[in-house]
Amino acid sequence: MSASVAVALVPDVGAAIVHVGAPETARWIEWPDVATVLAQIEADERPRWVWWPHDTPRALVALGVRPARCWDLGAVHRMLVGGWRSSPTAIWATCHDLDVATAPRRAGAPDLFSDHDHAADPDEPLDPSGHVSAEWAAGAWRDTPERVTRWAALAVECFLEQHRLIDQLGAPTIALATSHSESAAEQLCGELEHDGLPIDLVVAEHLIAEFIGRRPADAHEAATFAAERDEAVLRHIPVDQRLDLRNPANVKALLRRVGIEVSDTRAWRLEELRDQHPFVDDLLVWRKAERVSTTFGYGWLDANVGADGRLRGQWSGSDGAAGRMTATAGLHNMPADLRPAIVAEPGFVFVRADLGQIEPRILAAVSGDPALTIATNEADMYAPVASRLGVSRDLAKVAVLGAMYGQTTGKGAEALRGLETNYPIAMRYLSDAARQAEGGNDLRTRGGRLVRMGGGDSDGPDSDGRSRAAARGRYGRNAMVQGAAAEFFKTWAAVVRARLASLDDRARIALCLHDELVVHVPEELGGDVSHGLDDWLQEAAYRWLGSSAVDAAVVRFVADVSVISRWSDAK
DNA sequence: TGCGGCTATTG
DNA sequence: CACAATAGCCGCAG
Repeated sequence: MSASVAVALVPDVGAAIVHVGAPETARWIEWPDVATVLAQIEADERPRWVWWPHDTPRALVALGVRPARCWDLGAVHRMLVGGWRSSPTAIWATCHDLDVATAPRRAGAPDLFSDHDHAADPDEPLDPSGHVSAEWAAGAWRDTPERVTRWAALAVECFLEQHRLIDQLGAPTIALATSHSESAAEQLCGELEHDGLPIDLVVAEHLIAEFIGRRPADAHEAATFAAERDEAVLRHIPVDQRLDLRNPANVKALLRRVGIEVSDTRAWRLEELRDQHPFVDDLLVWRKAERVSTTFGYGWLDANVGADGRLRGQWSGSDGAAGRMTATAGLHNMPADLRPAIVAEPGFVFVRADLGQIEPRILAAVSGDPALTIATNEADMYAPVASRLGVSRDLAKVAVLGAMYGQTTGKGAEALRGLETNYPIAMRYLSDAARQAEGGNDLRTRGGRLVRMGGGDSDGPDSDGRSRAAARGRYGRNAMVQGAAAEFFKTWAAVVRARLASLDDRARIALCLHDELVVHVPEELGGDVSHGLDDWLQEAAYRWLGSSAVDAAVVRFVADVSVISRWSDAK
């Protein structure tokens, strides 16, 4: 086992490092030697770098250091106790069995009521209550080399305590592996923010222009163009007063005037009414343009594309209850129509890989259902499910997805009974999760992430209480699958990141999209990486499945891989 | 100004 | 139209 080294870094000032188990190695490195020294340690020792959350991955990337192994105390903390918090205060409290609610609050500006007799020693990181001092948590740890070094030593303490907590979970092996992959995901987030996604601005502006016309010269012209778009929709409607297309109630009123009565004005509902009046079609076209104008238009490019032609957003390694990665700036919800603008740099290609039917495969793995596991041997696992149920492939798919989402009505509900008789173990796994969640009981994913259900809520027998309990059930049921899928995806991403780093410094992950990886590599490496992505998927599966992989029946994971220049060219 | 509702986009 | 997310605009309460 390689060494672990805690690092606390203050950009432009210096960094402290402390080897785990060897406090005498504590060392302060003065700027600007930090980059060289850390790179040397990385090259010589390949340690597992341990840090307090958030800033460190970004600071390391800025220094040109991209560690192979790390331990992000915040990422592990969120896995262990759920939720979104990852402040040093919360991490420390959990590691020391303290209630975070009792942590000291930061004193406000000095005033008449300040208790100067009990002013905290600014060099002391811990409050008498045992919590991290409010001042240190707020950043006072950065103020002197001695304090930064102490801060790194406290990270070591939490690192060891988190191992103790993981040992107590009962499934220590996989939670330890999850800690490693979740930490790697945090580092990857820093790298994704730094590197960005290549985008061709000329193509992007052209695509946007197809929806809303040329770039307006100023705000006044932008308002004029918008008014013209509004006018084009309203022209055939006799209007007494000005009705706003952006106001759903007004749109409902407009529809009523042309003889269409709807409960809401969502596109999927209006789609069926396109033939009834030209206004409906105009409205739907307007909606598309409006969306591009407000969210994915010229302003979006200006705000998020750098001078180097890279689209950048902020990344989070585990957001929401299920712990998926999230990204801002439209990186996770860019309309398909704009994807032709995502183009590899000259001399580079994208290697894109997306996991096939990841959630039902994950369900087979986490539930241990033998029949469903056998189905995963097919490239299209819905086919064997369909023939076993005696229904169409599409209906089988709807039923399986419905089971994972907690759907109780519609076509899928009928086929659900077939699933219950043919895949009872998987279905029991889901219904157990739903029942626990309905009762407000916390869940833990296969990888060890706690999904908090809020506990205290005691919903009465009223219909509102029942529906909230049912919503919790669906939420928890799905979190067990979606969360495990997110953990598996991050394991894959971590393996890919590591293999790319040893292949070529220019080969980098450019985008993570829940079940899809987009890798940006020199074109001569396209073939190797293409094969690699599939091999590394099998490696990730082997790691993630853990001890169950020795069983005769093993869940199979599949990926669709393509080497392309444009993101939109795949499939 | 903050927040819930509605809408659209993605996996 | 079930699960998750980001993000915009509108109306309304404070």
